[in-house]
Amino acid sequence: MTALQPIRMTDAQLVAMIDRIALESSRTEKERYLADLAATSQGREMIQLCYNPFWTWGITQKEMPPTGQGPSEGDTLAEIKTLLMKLAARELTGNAAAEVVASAFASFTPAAGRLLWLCLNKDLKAGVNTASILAVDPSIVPIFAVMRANSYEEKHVKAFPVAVEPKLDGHRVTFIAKDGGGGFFTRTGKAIDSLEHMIEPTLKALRHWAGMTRITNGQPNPVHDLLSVLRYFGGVPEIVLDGEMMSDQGFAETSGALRRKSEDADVRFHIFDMLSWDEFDAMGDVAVPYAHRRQRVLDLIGCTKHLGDRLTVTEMRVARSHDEIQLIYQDYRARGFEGAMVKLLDGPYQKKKSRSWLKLKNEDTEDLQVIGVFQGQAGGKYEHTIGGLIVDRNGVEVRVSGLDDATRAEIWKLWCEDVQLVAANPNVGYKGETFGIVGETFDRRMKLLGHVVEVEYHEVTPDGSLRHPRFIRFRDDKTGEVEK
DNA sequence: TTCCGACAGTGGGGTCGCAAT
DNA sequence: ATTGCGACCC
DNA sequence: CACTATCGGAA
Repeated sequence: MTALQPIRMTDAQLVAMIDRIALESSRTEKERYLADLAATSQGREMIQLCYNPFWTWGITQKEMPPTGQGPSEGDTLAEIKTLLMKLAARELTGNAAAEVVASAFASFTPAAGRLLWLCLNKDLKAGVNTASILAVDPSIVPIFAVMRANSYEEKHVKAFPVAVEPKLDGHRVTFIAKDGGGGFFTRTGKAIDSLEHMIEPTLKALRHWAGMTRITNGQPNPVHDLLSVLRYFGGVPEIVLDGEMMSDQGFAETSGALRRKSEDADVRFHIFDMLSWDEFDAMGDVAVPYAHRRQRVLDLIGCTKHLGDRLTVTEMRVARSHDEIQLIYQDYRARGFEGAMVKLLDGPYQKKKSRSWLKLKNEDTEDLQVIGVFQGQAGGKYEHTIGGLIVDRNGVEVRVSGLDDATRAEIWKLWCEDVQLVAANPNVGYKGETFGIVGETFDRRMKLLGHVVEVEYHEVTPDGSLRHPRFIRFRDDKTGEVEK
C-alpha cells in the first residue's frame, strides 16, 4: 500500500514525530500524524514494539532513568529491538535483564533513551492506542478481538423478542480449529496451555458434527448455510467456538485452573456462539443473525452429547418485554449466576464492544471508613494528587478509585491538612499509607481520615474484600463509627 | 444546539510463574 | 519459605 | 473488570 520512506531519521526526529502526535488534542489530527509516523520504517517499528500485544518484556520502567549525552551513532532502534526481543524470549530475566536495560540507558542519548523507555512501557504516550493504529493501518500489529457486551439499557433494545442467557462468571474463551489442529485462546488471543487436554476431544466433536448428514426438508437452514461455506483441513472444519470456560468451584478457581501449568484444568466450555474461521478472521461484522449462530451451536452440541459434558451450550430464554427481562434476571441471580446477558436475536457478530449484547449484573453499596489514601502511579496524570482512597472493611484494606478530577483535588487538600496534624508527609505514593485508624480512634479534627464514604461494588470476595470497588460519595452524616 | 458513542487513560481484586531475598 | 513483580483474567 | 474525560458525529 503506502511505500515506506527509506530515509533514515535520527532518534531525535523520531521522538519529535511521536511528540507531535501527543501535542494534538484532536483525535482526527492525531490520526493524521500517526499515519505519517506509520509511513516511516522506524515509526512503524516503534508502533509495533509498543502495541504488539504478543510481545511482553517481563520488566517495566516507570520513571525515565538517566541517559548518557554522546551523539547518536549507529542504528539505535535496531539495538533497542535486539534487546527487547531477548527480553520477549525471556533469554534475559531478573537482575540480568535489569542490568542490561540500565546500561543501555546509560549508553544512550536522551532521545534514544526515550525510545527505549516508551517501548518498555508499551505506550507511545501520545494519546493513541490500538483503535487508532487499526484505523490508520490494520496490518501494523496483530489484532484479536471477540464480541463483548455493553451495559443493559432499555433504549438499546430496539425490538422484541430478545434472547436472555445466564451471565457466567468464568473466563471468556474461544476455540479455534484451523489447519487440521486447534487451540483454546483467551479474550485477548493468548493461548491457554492448561486446556491442551481438551483440544483433541473438541476437534473430535467438530469432525463428528461435520460428518453427520442432516435432513434439510427443503427449508432454509442456518446450519447448512454454514456447512456450505466451511473449509476443511484434514477432515477438520475450520471453526471458531466462542463461550465461557467455567470451573464448578467459582471464579477464583476458574482463574487458577486456567493459569496453573502443573495440571489439566478441570473446567467446562459453555459455548454460546459459533463462526467459520473465515467469518471470524475477516475485518468487520459477521452479518449472520445471533439466532442463526445459536442454532449452529445447538446443532453441534446436539449431535456430540455422547462425547462427554465438557462441551455444553449455555441455556437461553426468550423475553418479550423489559419486565420479562427483569424477571429472568432475578431468576438467574437466585440460581447463583452472575447476572444475565440480553442478546438481540437479529444482531450480527461484532468483534468489539457491541450494543447487540447487553449485560445485567448485581451492584451493591456499603458505607466504609476512610483510613488512608494513595497517589497516582509515578509518571501518570494523578502522580501528584489522589489516586484513590483506602477504606476499612472489617479489618480488610480496600483500595477505592473511580473519582472524578474535582473530587481528587478536594480530597488531596483534606489529606494534606489531616497529615499536618500528625506531622507526616502527604506524599505517600502509589503504595499509599494508612494510620491504622479504625472506629473511634481517629483525631476528631481530621477532615478525611475516619470519615465515611459510600462504595459501590459487584460482590464481596472470598477474602472479605470488594470486587470492582468504586467511590460514590461522602457520607458526611456518618463520620466516625460505621453503622451496624 | 445538545446528546451520545468511541476512545484513551486511570484505577480495583485475584491468580499464577518467576526471580530475588 | 517468603516476598515482590509482571502479566492477565475479571 | 468499572469509571471519567474528551472529541466529533448523530440527533
